[in-house]
Amino acid sequence: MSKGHVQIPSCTECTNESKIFCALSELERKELSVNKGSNFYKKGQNIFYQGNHSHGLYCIYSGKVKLSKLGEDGKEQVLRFAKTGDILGYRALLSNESYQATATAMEDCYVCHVPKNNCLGLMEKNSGLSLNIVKQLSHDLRIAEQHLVNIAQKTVKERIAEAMLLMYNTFGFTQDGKTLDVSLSRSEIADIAGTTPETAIRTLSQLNKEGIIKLVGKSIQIPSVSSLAQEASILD
Amino acid sequence: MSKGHVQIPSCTECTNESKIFCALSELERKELSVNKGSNFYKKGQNIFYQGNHSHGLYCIYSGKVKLSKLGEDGKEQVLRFAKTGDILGYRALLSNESYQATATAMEDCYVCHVPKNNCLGLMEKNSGLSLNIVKQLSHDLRIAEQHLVNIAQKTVKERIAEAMLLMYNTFGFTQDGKTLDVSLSRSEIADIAGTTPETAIRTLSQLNKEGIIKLVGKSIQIPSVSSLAQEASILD
DNA sequence: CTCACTGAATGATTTACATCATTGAAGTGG
DNA sequence: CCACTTCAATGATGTAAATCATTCAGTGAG
Repeated sequence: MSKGHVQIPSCTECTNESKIFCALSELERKELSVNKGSNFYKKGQNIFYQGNHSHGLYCIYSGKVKLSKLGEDGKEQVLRFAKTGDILGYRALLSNESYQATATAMEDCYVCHVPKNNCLGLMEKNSGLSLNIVKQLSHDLRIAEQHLVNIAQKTVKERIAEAMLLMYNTFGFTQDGKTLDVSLSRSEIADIAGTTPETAIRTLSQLNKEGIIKLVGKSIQIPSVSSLAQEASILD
Repeated sequence: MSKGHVQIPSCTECTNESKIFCALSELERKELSVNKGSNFYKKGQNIFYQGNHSHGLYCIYSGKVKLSKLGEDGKEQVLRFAKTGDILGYRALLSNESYQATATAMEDCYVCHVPKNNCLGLMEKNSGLSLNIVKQLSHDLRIAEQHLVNIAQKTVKERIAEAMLLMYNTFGFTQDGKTLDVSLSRSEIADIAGTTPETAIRTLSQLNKEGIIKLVGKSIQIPSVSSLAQEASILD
C-alpha cells in the first residue's frame, strides 16, 4: 500500500485522453469528480466480479485490466482488455443487469469509480457522452462477434496468433519496438484463444521455431506484425 | 394473408410492440414514418450484406431474419435472430461503420427502412429512444459474449442443445405448445453451433434417440424445455 | 546451500470431431 | 412417370487437440 503514493487528480486535471469523457465540458468534469472514489488494485486483484450488482462506472487511471467470464465448468474465457483511460462496467450500468464478467488487474492499477447517479445524470444532459458510450458498445459488440467467429472457425494456431495480435493492438510494444508491452501467463493466453495451457505452450513454441514470434524469458517479441497477421488468418 | 398484398401501415398505426420505438410519442412516430420505405423479402433473400454501408435502420414488420457473419474461409456463423418488431442495423448506423454481418430472410418478410437522418434526429430529441437502443446494444453484447464462451468451452452436443434453446427463446412454439415455430436446415443449425452439418445431423438424431427432442419431418419438437436446458448445461 | 514451490515445456495417451464417401428420401421438371 | 437434383442421414477413417503425467528451470525461504 505504501508503494508509490500516486496522487490521483480531479477529473478536471486528468491527463488521460479518455475516449468517453472527452465529450465533457470543464464544468461537467467537475461534476463527474465530485463523488468519485479512487482505489489501488494490486496485480491479480479483482475490481468487480461476474454476478455483482453495479453501483457506477470505473475509469482506469493507470494500469492494465482484463475482462473475463467463467463458463459453466469454471473455465475462464478472456473477453477483452482495458487500459489507461478506458472505462469499465458501462454495460451493466446501462442495462441495469449484474456484471456478466469479472475485471482483474493484470498489473498494479489505480482505478476511479463514479457513482451511478452522477453518470446517468451527465448522460442525460450531455448527448455527446451518450453517443460516445453507444459507440464504445457498438465497437465492443463488433469485436465480440468477430472473436466469436474466430473461436468457432479457426485452428488453435490461428487463434494463438490472433491473441498475440490482440495484445499488440491493445498494448503495443515497449521502447525497443518489438516486445509486447504486457505480461501474460501461458494459461491466460490459452484463455484468450479458447484452448488449454498445454496446447498454448506447444503452439507458442511452434511459432517461436518458425520465427513468427520470439520467446525471450517471460516476454514475447514480434519481429514482423504483418507475417503474424498472415499466420492468424491464413491456413498453412 | 394473401402473399404479396400485405398493406404496411404508417408507424402511427403499427400494431407491433417495438421494444425500441415504444419510447416515441404519436408525433414522433409520424416523423419516423415520413420517409420510411417498406419492402418485401422472399425467403432466402438478403436484407443487407456484410461490408455494405448503412443508410438507415431496418424494422421488421413481419417475418423472421437471421444475422450471420462469414469467416475468412467463407464459412458462415449465425450470430443471432430477429423477428417481428425487432430492428436491424443499429450497430452499423451508430458506429458509422459498414455492416459487419449479413441479414437474411428466413421466411417471407416485410421490412421497413427508416433513413439515417430521421433516426439520428429522433435519437437526439428523444433520450428515451437512445436509452432503448443502448439497452438493446448492451443486451446483444451480453448474448454475444455468452455465445462466445459457449462455443469456446462446450461440446458439440451441448452447443446443439443450446442452439435449440436459442430457437425456442427467440421464436417459441407453434399452437401445439411443443413444436419450434421456425424452420432451419441442418446446415443452418450447424452454423449456429459452430460445427459441420454432418455432426449437427448426427447429434440431432442422438438427441432424438434420447428423447430430448423429437424430429418430425422438417420440424423439431421439444417435450421438455428443462431437460433440454439440462443437456445444454445451463444452470441459470 | 538446499529444499520446496511455481510456472514452463514436452511426451504419451485418449477423445472428440471433421472429413470423406455413400445411401436413401424427397422434390422438381421435362 | 422417370431421370435428375437436392438434402438428410450415417458409417468409416484420420487428425487435432484435450487430458494426464513427467521433467525442468527459476525463485524464494529458512
